[in-house]
Amino acid sequence: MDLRRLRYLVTVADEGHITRAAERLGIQQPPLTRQIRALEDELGVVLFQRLPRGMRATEAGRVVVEEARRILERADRLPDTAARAARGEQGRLAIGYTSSGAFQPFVAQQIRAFRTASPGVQLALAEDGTPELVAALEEERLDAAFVRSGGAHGAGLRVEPLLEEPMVAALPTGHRLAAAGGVALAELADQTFVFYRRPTGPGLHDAIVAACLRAGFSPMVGQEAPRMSSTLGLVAAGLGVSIVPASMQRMNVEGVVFTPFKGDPGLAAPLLLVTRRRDRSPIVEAFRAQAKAAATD
Amino acid sequence: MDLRRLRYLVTVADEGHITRAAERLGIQQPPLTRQIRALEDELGVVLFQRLPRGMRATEAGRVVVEEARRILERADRLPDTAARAARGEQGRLAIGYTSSGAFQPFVAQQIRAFRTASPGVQLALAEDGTPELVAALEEERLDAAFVRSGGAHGAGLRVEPLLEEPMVAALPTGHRLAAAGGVALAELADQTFVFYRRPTGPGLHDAIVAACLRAGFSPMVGQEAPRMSSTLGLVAAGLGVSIVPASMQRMNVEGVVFTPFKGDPGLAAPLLLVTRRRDRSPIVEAFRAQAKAAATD
DNA sequence: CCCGCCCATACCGCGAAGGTATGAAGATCG
DNA sequence: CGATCTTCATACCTTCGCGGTATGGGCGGG
Repeated sequence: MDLRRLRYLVTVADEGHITRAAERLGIQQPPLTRQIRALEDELGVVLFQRLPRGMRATEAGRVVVEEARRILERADRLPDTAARAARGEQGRLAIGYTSSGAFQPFVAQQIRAFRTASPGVQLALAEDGTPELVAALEEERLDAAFVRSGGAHGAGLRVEPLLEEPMVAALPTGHRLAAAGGVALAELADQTFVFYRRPTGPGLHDAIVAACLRAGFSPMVGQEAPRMSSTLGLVAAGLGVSIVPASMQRMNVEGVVFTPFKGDPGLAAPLLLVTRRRDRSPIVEAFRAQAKAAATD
Repeated sequence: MDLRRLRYLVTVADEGHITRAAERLGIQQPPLTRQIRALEDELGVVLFQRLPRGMRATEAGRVVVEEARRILERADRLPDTAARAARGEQGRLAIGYTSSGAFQPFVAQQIRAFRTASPGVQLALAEDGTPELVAALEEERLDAAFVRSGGAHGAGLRVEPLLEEPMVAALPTGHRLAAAGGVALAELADQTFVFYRRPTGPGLHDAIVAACLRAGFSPMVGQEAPRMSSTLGLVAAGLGVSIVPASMQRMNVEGVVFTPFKGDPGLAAPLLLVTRRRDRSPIVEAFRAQAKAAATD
């Protein structure tokens, strides 16, 4: 099968004459005759009735011509399709985020903004833990991920801080320290802590422990939860207190109150964007550029 | 644009290696390298990243590969599409019928049967007068037509009788002759007749007049209607009586009763199938064969 | 009945695609 | 750290197929 032959076919069908079609195609009549015959042989079907005064497409011929038109149209659009894809206007982008990222308004905002800016790009979203996201990026199941801590990763990944948000204390409703306008980190020294599982490598968990040590105490860790969102459930159940990024306040968990810190606890939750360093995809580039621009506003 | 190159493209994308792709394609590696480069030049877009250990499709490359797959799939199906079209399993068939044909159960039955037998064929239906149908056939706006009389037509058309059905008298309700189990043609001698317009050439109209003459009278023609269905409206209004094919009884017009003829009035309404003699379309052939087979049952 | 139109066939030349040989660049391993 | 291997790129040659020219054949029109 050859596109040239299909092009010849539709021209002959349009003109109804091999001679005139050849003229329009800028070739001579005999080669065109042979190409049409070759096509008929290849398909095993008679496409034209040879009349003494021209050519008439048979019923099968008409069907094939219509199909050929559709194929040619797509093929002719291919350079344009390619150019649009190269400009990042179409394709696929797989974005991951941690459960804590899912509550960050910035994350949802970036995804929504990208969807409207590049409607030709198909988005795939995934929520998972930081180690899983990093692994997915390395295996190219994801193209970009929002995480809260770098995690352990090879040199193939690029980690860029987007923004930092303050952290707040999460206390059970009616807790002694919940009443005032705020709480100092040192006041939590005698509290049992509930934490999300320490991800592989340095993360929020370590930053909190470090801040506590600077405040003069070593936190008592009671329970651990697999993800930040379930941590709040344990707090609500009264198993202890926790420290979470301010954006987690958006999650209204019955039985949990959030309290800002008085003074500077030396604690901030970063939001990081992770991509593959080698990835030259214009779509990923566009997404990175958009997110970094929005973060510096 | 060349389908061969698209085929090479998707193979390279699938394998991730030019060398292995060349092996699978049964060619050597250098020509394949050149073809891929040529395709990139033609599209003006880099489709693959050259890694020291193989080729990786860029984002644009992935988009182009997917589009190429779609194009190739259609092109590869073309021989099968052509074969199916040649067997008359797909295409288009335009069928016309006269207003009287619209009430013939045989006509609707054939159209329905063909639609289920050849679901790939798109049907176009048209109701019109015999002369218009004949003209449409000659100008190839129609492929087949059901008519009641041959009409005037060139030698290019083939007219085949399918079946003959008896004719019945159509009388206003409460008419003197409507009571008995039947009426003899001669009994209508003193009645005023309502007829549909005489089509160009010999038709039902002439057959009826001839039968009346054989029965010993010349019918008095009062009003004429443009189509057979409107004739019945005039009968209902009491403007006269008419003679119509038996299948017209299916049209329940308020104020009209139908009565069979006693004895043999020498009247029968033929149903004819008209096609183009030169038409070699397998679809039309299939339809003709089906209709003729059904008619001889 | 001859002429003209249009499709089919025969033969030739050229260009593009494939093959062979070889180079260059980077990963792998001792 | 250097030898080797892997893989893509380049150079040159060969071949096949497409298009061109010349010509035949069939059917309709004057």
